[in-house]
Amino acid sequence: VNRISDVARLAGVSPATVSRVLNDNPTVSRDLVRRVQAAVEELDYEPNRAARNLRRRGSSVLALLVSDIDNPFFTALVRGVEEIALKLGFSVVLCNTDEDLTKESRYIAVVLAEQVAGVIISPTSEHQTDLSPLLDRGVPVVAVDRLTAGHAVDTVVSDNVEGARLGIAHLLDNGYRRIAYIGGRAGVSTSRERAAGYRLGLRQAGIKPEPALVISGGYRRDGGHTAMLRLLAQPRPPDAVLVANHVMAIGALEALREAGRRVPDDVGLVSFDDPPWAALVSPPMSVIAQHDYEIGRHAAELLGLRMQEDTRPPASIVLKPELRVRESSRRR
Amino acid sequence: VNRISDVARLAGVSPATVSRVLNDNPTVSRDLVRRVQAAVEELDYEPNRAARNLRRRGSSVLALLVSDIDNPFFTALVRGVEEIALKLGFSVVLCNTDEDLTKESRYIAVVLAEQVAGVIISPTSEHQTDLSPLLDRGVPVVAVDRLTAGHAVDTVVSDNVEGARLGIAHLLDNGYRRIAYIGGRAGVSTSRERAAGYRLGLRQAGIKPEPALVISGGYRRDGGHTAMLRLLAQPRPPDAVLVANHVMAIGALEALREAGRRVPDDVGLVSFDDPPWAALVSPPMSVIAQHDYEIGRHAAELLGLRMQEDTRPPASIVLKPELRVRESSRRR
DNA sequence: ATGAAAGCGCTAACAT
DNA sequence: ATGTTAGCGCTTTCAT
Repeated sequence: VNRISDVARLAGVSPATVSRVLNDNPTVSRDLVRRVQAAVEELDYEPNRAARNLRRRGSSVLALLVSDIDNPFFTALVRGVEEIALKLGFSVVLCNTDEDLTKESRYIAVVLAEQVAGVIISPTSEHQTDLSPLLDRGVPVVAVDRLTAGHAVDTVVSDNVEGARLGIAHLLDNGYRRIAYIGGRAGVSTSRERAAGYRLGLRQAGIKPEPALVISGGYRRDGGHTAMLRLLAQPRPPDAVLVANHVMAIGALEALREAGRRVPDDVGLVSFDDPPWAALVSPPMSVIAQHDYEIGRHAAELLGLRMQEDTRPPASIVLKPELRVRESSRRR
Repeated sequence: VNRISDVARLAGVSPATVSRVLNDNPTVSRDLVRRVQAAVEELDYEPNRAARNLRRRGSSVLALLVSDIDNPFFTALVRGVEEIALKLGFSVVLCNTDEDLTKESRYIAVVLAEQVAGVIISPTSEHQTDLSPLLDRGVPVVAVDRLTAGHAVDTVVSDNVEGARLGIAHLLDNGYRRIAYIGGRAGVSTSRERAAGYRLGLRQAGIKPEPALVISGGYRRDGGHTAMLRLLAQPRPPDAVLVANHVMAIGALEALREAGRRVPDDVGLVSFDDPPWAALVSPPMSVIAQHDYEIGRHAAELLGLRMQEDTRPPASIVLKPELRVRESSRRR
């Protein structure tokens, strides 16, 4: 493997000059630039990042810590981040925290030690996720999809209250009256906010929310399945349900099918997220779609801005979700 | 930020001793080990990876280059890799090559420069993907899901020929006769092999494969959509179709719906992959499931073995896929 | 505009 | 068993 000194020797210059050329330092004469570039080409030279990172105390890699790699919402977000990051000259590495605080803190330590240039994270927990190792060392951080309490960081999220409210209003419009809510993991802001929007939507229609109709599915498929089953087993089961993400919606739909309840006639359903197959399930699923790709783009842009100017006040971008009505919520 | 010398001073030892403790070198006395550990704790010391990597010429990070982050097949594979890698003491970073040779070679350069300990990759192209930058520098590489020509690397793949043959035999059993194949990207081994299995299945039943019934969908959703539409527009349209991955199956199903063809009565369908929603679409989709999670586990294990002993002959693990019959392929 | 030299923080060879 | 020392490959003063 060639080193910078090999390039320097071949080009007949000092290592310092090679370094300058490599880093677009304008003080090098046109002639030497050419000679160095030729030598780099010739030797197929690639700078050693470890050495560069050690010297510069930083890399050109962004870390993206997502809480569920299986969720198309997050993978779309990844693409948004990538698009902008690559333009800004960064590579993106992905770490799957898997809704697990331990894994999350492990990855935070890893990316810190790897000296990534910045971190975009969907925190596993609103209150327990600890970003301070990052923030204390001045690593730029942007929170996406979910809020994190007690840390003043840039954030890009959906308006979850409004999203849920929209879903409830729509269900109400279609004649459903006993509407349940299958929530996500406790301690995650999206779950809390969507629950708030659920209650708001009901109250706006003069309906008193019933605690028995609110149940958690932990953002997991079998959680959604169990939750739906328990809902149906109640003395006065709901005639509709709002589901906090599409992974649980799969479980809920399975439960409904097993229980022999027909959607949308017996039970109406609206879920958050708009996965590719939403229109293909039977019946086509009505959803509250979030601007996943855009969230990723905004996050990368905010990160870029913060890297340039770390004193700017934390920005908070909130995107409006969008109701997409299909069949699962329409009574005939 | 603390350095190793800070820890050394606090513990009253030399930096070398701290380094030994940190790296579980057994030659340190029990007493000093304790003092060093206390100092590390006290200072919340975390070694600088760039410095360590520079010195050691290597890191403890594995890179996983996947060709489509949106595909649940790959995300399940990621989890398998993670499980084993974490046990072996490695962190896993993910890079999304997005079926794009340029992105792929860029990421190869990046992970090389970052001196990752090993690479697991689903190559974007059987013949064009160039692993030699990695192999030339002795970086252990394992190919997953897809083969790569001209490089002697460990591989973990499904038996795609057998998978496709299974699907065709099943379709034939159910009375379908004109069976089409929607293939993936040209130049990808899975696509080629599945096509071979398709032809094999037909020939075994004494049916001559018709080139007009084989069409590529590029492994993309709209590719599957267009391909299905073109198939249906033929003078003698197929009565069944084998789709090479589930992403295209979504598109194909959409096309079928738009064209007013009923599945499975008018057209039977079997797709590769078994995404979470396969049983929920209408009709529930028959699939050829691959052992995604297992493929990931095996890949990480092979990588671990190769890191220990780089002269071992390249292993090639082939997993049998599994036919899961649901409704989309059963004529009533 | 260019080069010489120092040093980032760690580990491994060598010395004791 | 522990410490001393050199050096990984790069960037960046500082001097010219």
